[in-house]
Amino acid sequence: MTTRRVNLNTESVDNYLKAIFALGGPEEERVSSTALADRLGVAPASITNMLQKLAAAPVPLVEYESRRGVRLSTAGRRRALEILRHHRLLETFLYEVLGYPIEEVHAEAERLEHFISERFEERIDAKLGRPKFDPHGHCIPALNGKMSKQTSRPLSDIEEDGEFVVDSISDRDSVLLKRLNVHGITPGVRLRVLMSSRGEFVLRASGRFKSLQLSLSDAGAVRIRSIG
Amino acid sequence: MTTRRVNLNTESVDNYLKAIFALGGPEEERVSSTALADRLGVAPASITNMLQKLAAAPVPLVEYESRRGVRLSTAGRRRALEILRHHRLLETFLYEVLGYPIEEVHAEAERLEHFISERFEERIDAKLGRPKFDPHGHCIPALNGKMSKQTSRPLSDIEEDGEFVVDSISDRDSVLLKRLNVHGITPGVRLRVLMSSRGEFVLRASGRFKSLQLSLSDAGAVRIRSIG
DNA sequence: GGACCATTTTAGGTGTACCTAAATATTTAG
DNA sequence: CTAAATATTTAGGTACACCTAAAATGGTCC
Repeated sequence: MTTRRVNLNTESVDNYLKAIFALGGPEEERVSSTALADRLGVAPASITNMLQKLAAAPVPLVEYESRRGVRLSTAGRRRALEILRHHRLLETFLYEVLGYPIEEVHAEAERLEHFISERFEERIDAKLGRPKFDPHGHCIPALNGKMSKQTSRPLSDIEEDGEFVVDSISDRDSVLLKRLNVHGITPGVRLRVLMSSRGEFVLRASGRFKSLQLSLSDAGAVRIRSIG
Repeated sequence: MTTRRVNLNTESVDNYLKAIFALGGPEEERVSSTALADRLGVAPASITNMLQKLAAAPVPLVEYESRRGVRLSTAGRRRALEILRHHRLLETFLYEVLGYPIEEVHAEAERLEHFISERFEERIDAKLGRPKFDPHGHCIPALNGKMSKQTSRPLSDIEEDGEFVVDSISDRDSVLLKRLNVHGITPGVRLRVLMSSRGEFVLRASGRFKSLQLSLSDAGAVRIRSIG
């Protein structure tokens, strides 16, 4: 029986790689099955299955030891960054060229990222003038897979009142995204932050009158950096 | 045992409906399994399977009697036209906005047509100024599914030398499409047609020096109308 | 009008990506 | 250090869209 080779160019594989990349964080730590199951909305058993497949490929996309979590191989990271590049270029394109509302770009990009060709990628990149950031403030990986490191930290890490610049905003919760947008909280904006009593954050964008209160978990969706 | 309901919102179903629509022609004649198998590059047995499923749905997408061929139901036709609209809007968009070479728009549109949202459709339609024709000269179905009738005929039907206007060109053969394009044979262009000896067609676009010889089957890909 | 041929359908299988339930390993808590 | 709780894997199934091989049907030709 020859080892039968499986097809790893599927939407599903894309999504697993993206999730592992996202959950691994900047240090690319090992990611647990449960965390993946949670993120992908899939039963833990399905995760095990897929990870075994990804690890057993002729060119493995992940390093996986049973019960020890998983992390991307070089090939897997390359693929993940390629998809992330598609995603962020698409978001930028939908926002800039097609005039999408900011809170809708993510869902559309999430579907299309798996199906656009290299040519499509190239054409929108050119049309947008080779952008470095998407409309949420996230860095767009370069063609060669290089991506600059984050110098920002989550708003939820702040412990004292202060003024900051909005670095980026997670695109995963469209309701929150819209709420932030309505209050002028968008990448690059100057932000006054007050810690309220019970671990809530009170924000006001520069030039705005209305403040906005955010829960700790919602504050995790906003990344900030120091002014300057 | 309750009748278990199946999911009919798949790329595959889209492709079957498109194929039935295309093969049925303007009269929407019944289409045979073999013709579909051929067009979709799928075994005849698979066709039977899918047609049974499409016909058995709570809202049937086709009318199907065993061994008598198939045709679209009202719901099926609506879906087919929706996808055709996506396809042609995408082609126009790729050509006009992203500057794709004409012979590449089809393949990309064919993949993306299944995944774009209503919003995407609306936005590109608006951006293009609500176009009525795609870059191959094909009519883009309106949102309500209306599509004007063809007044053109295939070049392959011509029996005597003459001058015509190019109406449209099939996008299915990208090599031919490119060849025609290079010779200036594009929708709206005035065309001189000479019948050569063995059922071949010799074409020259107005203002061009070089002629082009086309086989009968290739000539079937070009539709023409009378001058005026 | 019956035999042959092409078309179509039935029957039974494959690979992908899921699922649930049960078994097993690991971590944590007392 | 062991027992309970938690995390993970194995085992066995499902739906989808294909496949091949074999059976059934239908049209045509003498």
